[in-house]
Amino acid sequence: MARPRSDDRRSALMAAAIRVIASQGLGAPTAKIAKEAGVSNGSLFTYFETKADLLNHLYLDLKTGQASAALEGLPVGAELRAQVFHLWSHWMDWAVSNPEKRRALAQLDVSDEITPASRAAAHQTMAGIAALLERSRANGPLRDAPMTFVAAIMDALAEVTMDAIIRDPANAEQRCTVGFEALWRVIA
Amino acid sequence: MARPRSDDRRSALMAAAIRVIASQGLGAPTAKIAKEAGVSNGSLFTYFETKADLLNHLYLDLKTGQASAALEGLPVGAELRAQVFHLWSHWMDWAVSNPEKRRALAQLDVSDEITPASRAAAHQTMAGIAALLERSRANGPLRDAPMTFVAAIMDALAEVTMDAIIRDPANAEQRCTVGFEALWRVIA
Amino acid sequence: MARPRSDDRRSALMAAAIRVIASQGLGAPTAKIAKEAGVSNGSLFTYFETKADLLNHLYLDLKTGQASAALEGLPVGAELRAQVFHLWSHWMDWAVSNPEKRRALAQLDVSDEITPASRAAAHQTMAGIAALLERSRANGPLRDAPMTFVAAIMDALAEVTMDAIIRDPANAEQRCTVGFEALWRVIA
Amino acid sequence: MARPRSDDRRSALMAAAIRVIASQGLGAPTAKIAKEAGVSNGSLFTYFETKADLLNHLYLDLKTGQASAALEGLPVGAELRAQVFHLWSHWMDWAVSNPEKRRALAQLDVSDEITPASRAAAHQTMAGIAALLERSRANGPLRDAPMTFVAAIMDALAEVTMDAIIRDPANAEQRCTVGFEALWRVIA
DNA sequence: CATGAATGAGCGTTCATTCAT
DNA sequence: GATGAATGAACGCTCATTCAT
Repeated sequence: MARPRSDDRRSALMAAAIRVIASQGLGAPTAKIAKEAGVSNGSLFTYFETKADLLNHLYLDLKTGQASAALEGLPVGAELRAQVFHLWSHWMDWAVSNPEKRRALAQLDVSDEITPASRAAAHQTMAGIAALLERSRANGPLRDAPMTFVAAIMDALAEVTMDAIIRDPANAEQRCTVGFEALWRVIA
Repeated sequence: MARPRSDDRRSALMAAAIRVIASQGLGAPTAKIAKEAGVSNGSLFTYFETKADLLNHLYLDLKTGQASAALEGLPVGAELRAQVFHLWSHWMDWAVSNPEKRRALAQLDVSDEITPASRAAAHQTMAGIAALLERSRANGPLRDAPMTFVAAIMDALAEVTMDAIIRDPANAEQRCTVGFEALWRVIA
Repeated sequence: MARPRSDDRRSALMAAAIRVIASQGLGAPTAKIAKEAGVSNGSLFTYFETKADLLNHLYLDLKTGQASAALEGLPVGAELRAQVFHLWSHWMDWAVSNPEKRRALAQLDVSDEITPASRAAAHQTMAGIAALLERSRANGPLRDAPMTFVAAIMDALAEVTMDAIIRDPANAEQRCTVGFEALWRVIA
Repeated sequence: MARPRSDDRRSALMAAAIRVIASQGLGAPTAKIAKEAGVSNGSLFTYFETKADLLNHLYLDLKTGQASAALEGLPVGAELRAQVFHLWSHWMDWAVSNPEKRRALAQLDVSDEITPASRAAAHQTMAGIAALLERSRANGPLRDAPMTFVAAIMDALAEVTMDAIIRDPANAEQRCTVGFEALWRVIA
């Protein structure tokens, strides 16, 4: 009894945070986020203990969303290369369809408000991707490099490709392919 | 030909900013930077109109320094691959020898205080590198991609390799090579 | 060089704090104190690190002022009883002339923002009074009680007498005497 | 004759308030008091209109409890001095046995949330004590002083004695006697 | 009536920038 | 210029009180 804590409100706050952070950066006032969510400033703190807490939840949420978008509909039976390409292109799609999420995530990624625990948790949600990557590089030139390094390379190439696609959406498909082929040349 | 005193102060401020930003992030108070530089807080504003102005100058300075470190002693007569490897390994050296500069630059790179003009100017200082890159990719798989894309890929791979080297300095040389070979596979 | 930190401003802040605290209690906003002092809210914090710091300084200042008012013009050569009476009546005068200081001090005395160090320092400034008291009780019924106890009794009787005087200022002199005699009966 | 549930809650809230105020001061959040009482924060306001209201009720309750503890088992037939001593020592016992109540009361006593009406009502509950005091001072040195003054003196000496006892419980009995004798010297 | 989420004014403190010295 | 005190808007967070459930 009593008005229950509403998942809607919580989501509204996170969605608002994405929008506000995308446009103003991490310095955005909590009050602005609350207002954007149509909620009083005090209310934000019934859903998130502190601003840092909100940021960490947001980070994890975005990372998770990104990973699951990438893996959605993965053709598990298919050839390895095809699977990775599926993942890659879904990743690109996510970026194109969610420019604000991507911008917010970029800021969060370099923030020192994000705790090691959050980073570790985010890492977990990428396990599926990592596994695919592991198999892909197993006989390639990076077979002896640490996985962290390999994963970072994929990430970096993906980001660069996304930027290229966003800069010139008309050639999205082509850029996506070119980026993927670069990746494949590096790891496989 | 001793520098006029004011140039000293300006440099002291920029050097202090690097240290302070590396350790506290871009949110670091101007007063702290001034103090670290041994200068009064008000004085900072006779050398830089605003905090953003300081940040932009710093950004450009660091980018320029990075580029010229990479190009220093370039064996102009040598084979292309050797030249690019020279550049690459000098770049890695710079990163290892200037961890604070690198950390500060990483923050500046994602800040929205940095104006497009600054980014464009920074781009200019990379012209030498870009030229080499242009020749390297001329007959490679990225021969039709926009140079921005190619340059961004190099940048991204370089950053990832630096991280790997810093994480495990004992294998610096090997990582440097592995990173370079990945680059070469992508572009050449 | 530069506008020097002004003792006037510092005093203005403390005086304002006395007035505001006397009327609103310790919960009074620092902004109100600053305004009352004719100073910007930020300025308060160039003179006092925190609100608690201001409170502690104020406490010590008031205690010291009270003690020195009590001891001013002490007839050192006179009989002990006369000396204590001098002290007592000057103490009463101080209370009557400085009702706001007294009210503020009463609040500060029970606040847990006041550090043990401040309390100890305040204690020091009372040394002169304590010495007189020590001699007064030397052969009296409290000769074996701890000084803390004796001092507390004097304090308590003084406060009660002040209240009585303030409640009925017309009979100030009489009350002062009655209170003093009560004290003397207790300790001497 | 079980109390209706609501009386229990009310008492629980007051008891919780004593504990919380004793340890955190009057600034303690109402939510904390409610939680300590095992009640929802909103419920507090069905039992007390405002926080100030709770504080005033608490004040009166504690004062009343204190007075009745002092008067409990008063040997009405005995000599006056014996009766006052009885009262005095029961008062000391109350303080020693109820340190939290005493601490809370000390805070309430100096708070300006307590209304004159509450103070007057508290005064009423002390009527029994006042009567005894009146008879005690009838022929003593304070015979012409206002009762308020006399009562305040007793109160002050009692508080000081309680502090002494609490500071050094081993000598409780002795301190109690010494304090009482001081009182008797003052009034009788 | 109990509950606890919602509200929003209010607080102490920080900090980029200005300006008196 | 150089200095550092002055300024005041802004921020994250708290909490008494209200109100939907």
